[in-house]
Amino acid sequence: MGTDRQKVLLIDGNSIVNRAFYALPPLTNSSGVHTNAVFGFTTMLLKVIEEEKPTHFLVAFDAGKVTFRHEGYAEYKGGRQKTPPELSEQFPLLKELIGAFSIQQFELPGYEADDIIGTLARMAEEQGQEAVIVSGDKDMLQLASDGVTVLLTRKGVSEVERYTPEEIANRYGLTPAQIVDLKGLMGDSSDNIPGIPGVGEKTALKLLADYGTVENVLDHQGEIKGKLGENVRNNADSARMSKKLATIFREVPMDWTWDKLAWSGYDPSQLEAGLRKLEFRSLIERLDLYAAGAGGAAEETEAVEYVAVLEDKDWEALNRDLRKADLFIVESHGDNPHQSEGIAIAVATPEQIYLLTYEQLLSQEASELKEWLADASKGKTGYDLHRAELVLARSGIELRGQEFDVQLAAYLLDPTEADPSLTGLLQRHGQRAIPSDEAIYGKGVKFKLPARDVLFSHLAAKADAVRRLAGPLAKELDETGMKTLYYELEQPLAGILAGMEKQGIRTKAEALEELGKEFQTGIDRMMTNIHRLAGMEFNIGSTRQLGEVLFDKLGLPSGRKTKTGYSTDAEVLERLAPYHEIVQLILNYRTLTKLQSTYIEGLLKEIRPEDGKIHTYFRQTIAATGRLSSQFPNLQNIPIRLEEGRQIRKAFVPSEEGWLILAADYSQIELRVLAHISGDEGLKEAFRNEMDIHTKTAMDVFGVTAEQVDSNMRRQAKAVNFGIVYGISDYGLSQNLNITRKEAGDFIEQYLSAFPGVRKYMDDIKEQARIDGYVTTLIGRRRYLPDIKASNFNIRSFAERTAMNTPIQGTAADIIKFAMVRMDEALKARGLRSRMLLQVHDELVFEVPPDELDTMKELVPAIMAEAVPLDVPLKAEVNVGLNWYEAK
DNA sequence: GAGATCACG
DNA sequence: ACGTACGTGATCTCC
Repeated sequence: MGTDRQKVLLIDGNSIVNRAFYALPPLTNSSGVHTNAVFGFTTMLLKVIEEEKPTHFLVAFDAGKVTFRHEGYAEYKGGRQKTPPELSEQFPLLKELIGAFSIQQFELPGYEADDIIGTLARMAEEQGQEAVIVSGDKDMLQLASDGVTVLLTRKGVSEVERYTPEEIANRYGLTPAQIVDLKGLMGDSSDNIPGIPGVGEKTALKLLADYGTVENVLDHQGEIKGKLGENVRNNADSARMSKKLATIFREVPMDWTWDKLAWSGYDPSQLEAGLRKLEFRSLIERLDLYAAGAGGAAEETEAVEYVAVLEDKDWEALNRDLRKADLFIVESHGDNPHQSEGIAIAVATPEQIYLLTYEQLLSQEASELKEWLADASKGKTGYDLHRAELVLARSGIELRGQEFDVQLAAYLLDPTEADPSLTGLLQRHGQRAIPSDEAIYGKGVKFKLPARDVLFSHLAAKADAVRRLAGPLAKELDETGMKTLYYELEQPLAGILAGMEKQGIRTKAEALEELGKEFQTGIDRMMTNIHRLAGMEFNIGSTRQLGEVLFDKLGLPSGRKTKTGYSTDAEVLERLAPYHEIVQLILNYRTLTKLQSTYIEGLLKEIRPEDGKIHTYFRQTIAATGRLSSQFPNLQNIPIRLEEGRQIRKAFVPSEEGWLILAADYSQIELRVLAHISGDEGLKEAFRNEMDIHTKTAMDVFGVTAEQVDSNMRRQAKAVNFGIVYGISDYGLSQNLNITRKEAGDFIEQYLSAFPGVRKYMDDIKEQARIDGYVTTLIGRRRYLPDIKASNFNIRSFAERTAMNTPIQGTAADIIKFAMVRMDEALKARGLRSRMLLQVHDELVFEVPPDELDTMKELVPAIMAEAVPLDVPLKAEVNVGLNWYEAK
């Protein structure tokens, strides 16, 4: 090691701590002091120490408010929000923590951390040593060189990006020295550096590509055409000053020598004491694990005995015990189960836990274990069996006999519970804790597989935890009347969803690309026009910049405000449209960029090259009402309302030649459910007579005959119906219909008088929620509403609306889930080749061979209509086409 | 990570 | 007097 180059790690303290503060959720210690920024800072330190293995170390801070930069420009860093007390109270803790790491810290009045770091990095270079800078501030890139690498935090502080001069050249086409020219031209709003108005990153990069430096741009200012040239000429001084402000001063007078920066690592016991004081228990746990064999980390968790399958005799024991096995855990890494990697597997009998690496599972020797997994007669308990099925399937391993899933059971017992992890479940059910996954693996990019024995013992603890939870959870399902819901609906559905996801839906990349080209033409044209009408270039996607252009520059009447500034959402813009032609362009631009980024680019990324299909992941344990959600990508929000977006659906096609897409959707399922659970005679009668429900509502609300209902009355009645389903309020309805609150209140009163059963339901359900603390759907799915008794009006009102809405939305979710289970049975029983592909809350999408078309057109709506018998008929409408667009 | 916005039912 | 419609997920910007 002696001849190795030494390496100094230089940390921009203020920048990192700020990022950490905003990136992490609030976190306080037992005395109420915030610690989130310190926590983030600590995890960052641990990560860079491990990855960079520095020999020298320093954390630099800004000192005080005024620096030499203010001498030339008093407004420097003006307009900044002052540091919130939740952050400033963390600085003493932070400095103490850095001390616990035995790391030196330094600040110097009149200079910023950047300048200190720049000076020390220069020193490292002069000594022929290496420097690594960690910051959240792009300005630091100017310091990069052969010997100086800059790590910029990306998301929060958990990820860093490594910038060498090559990387900067790749990304921006600039040398490190040109970073200050970039800032000089584009400015930096966060430091209140003006730059040249109308010049953003794109324009600045273009100018630098042509002229290289700010000075050279200014020397050739005469050549620059148009509005841009005018801006350059009028703001030459501003550009020069901005460049100067952005330039890091590398000659800070300080008496540090290279040797004085030396760091020989932290003292584990001193660090542990520091972390304990901050109450960062999870970090202590992690440190103990990293310190391989440091011992004494067990705390309250108890080691669980297990057999690591290593030798022949272990395989023999495992295979012999398989007939008694009833529980397993597949450990995998990654959020998307269609991509996540298997890590290891635990298999357990009531007496013994066996541990194998995922690699071992894939080996020939595990053939009996794979048979066990695929054996439907071997009932299995686990945690997130749906995910396990997908992970195993990618390795060609089948899973059958799913009997009990503690995650799914826990979701039914309390669907709003935020932490569905095993660790969280144990805590809520009064069971002995186990270390969290995060403590074992780290989080995000810090993910790291621990040594095998650490991994195995963690997995053994998880398997043991699942076993300890399974009994009590099953009992609770029984006690709360959710046994049928679990065993007849949710558990079977999990496998059906996995099947749909594995099947996937064929998606034509060319169709999306073609459409994307059209969208891009529109986007380019609109962007040019918007910039022209605004008289400057700006980022239309930035609500802040857009607000400034619209309200400050163009002087349009500003409407609603958000926490961060002017609101510019579609509702606000639509009101502004008559004042300036730019507004409509912005609305159209928004529509197209949304389609382009989310649906064209987003979906293209999700098409798997192996089969040309998109495989979504339906999440069964997320929505508080019992609905499914769809992720990676979300296929439940593919555009339909506007024709331009609807075109996207043409890309979704059958996966077999000559087959067709069949889509069936429930007609007015939520209002039919309302008719059933409220028992309102008028509403029930309307559905029994197959009336148009919005027309019927209009008749009763406006007191007219069917013939007298015009389209406007029907539109308003439709909004009333939506309002009823959402848990009506006069304010909400008035917003939606753009009428006064009084008028909206009158509509609601009319409605409730016309449908007295609904009024009674709305009153009763709120009362029920107050008495029981929860509401239920038709088949007993629960949602707890603790806020129903809140003294705060807003919070309480929200809970009341939820009480009114959840039984309706939730029962509709129950119904379509039952239909899916019945549908799956019917397809199998009849030996049909048709496949169920998607569920979109009230719609099921299939791909169907032509010879089954007639059968399916009958079967699907029949099963959907009969899924759950109500006091009113349920109706499903079927459409067929060559793609999802045509199946309308 | 949070907030704003917008896509769906 | 209070000031929101119910339920999701993806993308982008900003600190």
